[in-house]
Amino acid sequence: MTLKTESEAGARRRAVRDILIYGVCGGLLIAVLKLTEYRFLVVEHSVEIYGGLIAALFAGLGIWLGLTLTRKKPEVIIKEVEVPAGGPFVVDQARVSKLGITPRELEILGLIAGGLSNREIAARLFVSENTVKTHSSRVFDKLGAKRRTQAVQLGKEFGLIP
Amino acid sequence: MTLKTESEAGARRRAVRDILIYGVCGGLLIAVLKLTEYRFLVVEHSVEIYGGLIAALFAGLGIWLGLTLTRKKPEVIIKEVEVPAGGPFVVDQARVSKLGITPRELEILGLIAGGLSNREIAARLFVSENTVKTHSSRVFDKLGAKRRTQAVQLGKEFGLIP
DNA sequence: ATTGTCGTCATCCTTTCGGGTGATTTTGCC
DNA sequence: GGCAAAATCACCCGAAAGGATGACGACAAT
Repeated sequence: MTLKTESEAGARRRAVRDILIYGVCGGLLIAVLKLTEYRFLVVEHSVEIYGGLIAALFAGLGIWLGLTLTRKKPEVIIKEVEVPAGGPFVVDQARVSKLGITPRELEILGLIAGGLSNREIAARLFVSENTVKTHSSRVFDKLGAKRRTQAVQLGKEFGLIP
Repeated sequence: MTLKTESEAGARRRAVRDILIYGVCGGLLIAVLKLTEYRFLVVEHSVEIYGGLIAALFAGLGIWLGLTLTRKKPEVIIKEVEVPAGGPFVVDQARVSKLGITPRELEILGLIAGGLSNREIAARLFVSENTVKTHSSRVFDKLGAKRRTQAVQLGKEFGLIP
């Protein structure tokens, strides 16, 4: 929403600026024409040089015009990207209480799933490593897991961790 | 790599084509100048009309040029739309090759994520436990993981495993 | 024919994990 | 106050995991 509004305002501002530029260029054009005409009358340059100058000038102007005209409508390609943005994760409390898993144990299970070692978990929770080990041992027992990777797998299956 | 090469080749081809177009237009410009010069000499039109004609002509030419130049390379804006449905899992092959992960390593990473021990993986794949350890060590290196749980986490983030 | 990658296996060594057991403190509840 | 659940910490020990290194064969690319 904010981006959209900003974009529209920017486009309008750019349009106004372009109109001003066009006007100025028109004035410059007339002035250049007059100047070149006088020059032509005075110094008697050849017609080819005069025409070539005007041709080059207006070719450049036209190219610039065409560029600025088409630059304003870029082709928007909408690409659908699958994002695992499923609903926000909610813990299956029924399963938690059925397995008798305490909040602390669930928290540590989550950190294990996050790939942290026992030492890192201990540091993050400001407890000793032994405490983390007892919690993890308990939660492994309750989940029926023999390894922490298996505990992670079961925890995800049971809806205990995202 | 393939995409990049294709893009560069296309850009070069387009540049060559543009140069040709410019050359042809230059030739046409000279021809037109000659023609208009003769006309001017014969019919004795005023300089302003002559200049105006050339101006209009080349302004139109320039506009057309600018239009065709920009029409070929539209500014592609990729708009990513989130799709909640995370359909059947597909391996992110781009990431796999970018990380240099071999099929065997990916297979073992999947079994690790399944909660299997090295010994169980070895038994399932009919290889020695040392081989499994080698593969896992390599895949940990490539993922930048220090533990198997972290490897599982990173593998899921990278779209390597479901 | 040489090179490079992949998969395989091994050995040595260190770190981490997990099981078992026990203990203390905190917290909430009757 | 006393009880129970939860959280905390400690020690020991075996198992598992991980790091480092070397090696060998198959196979494709050059």
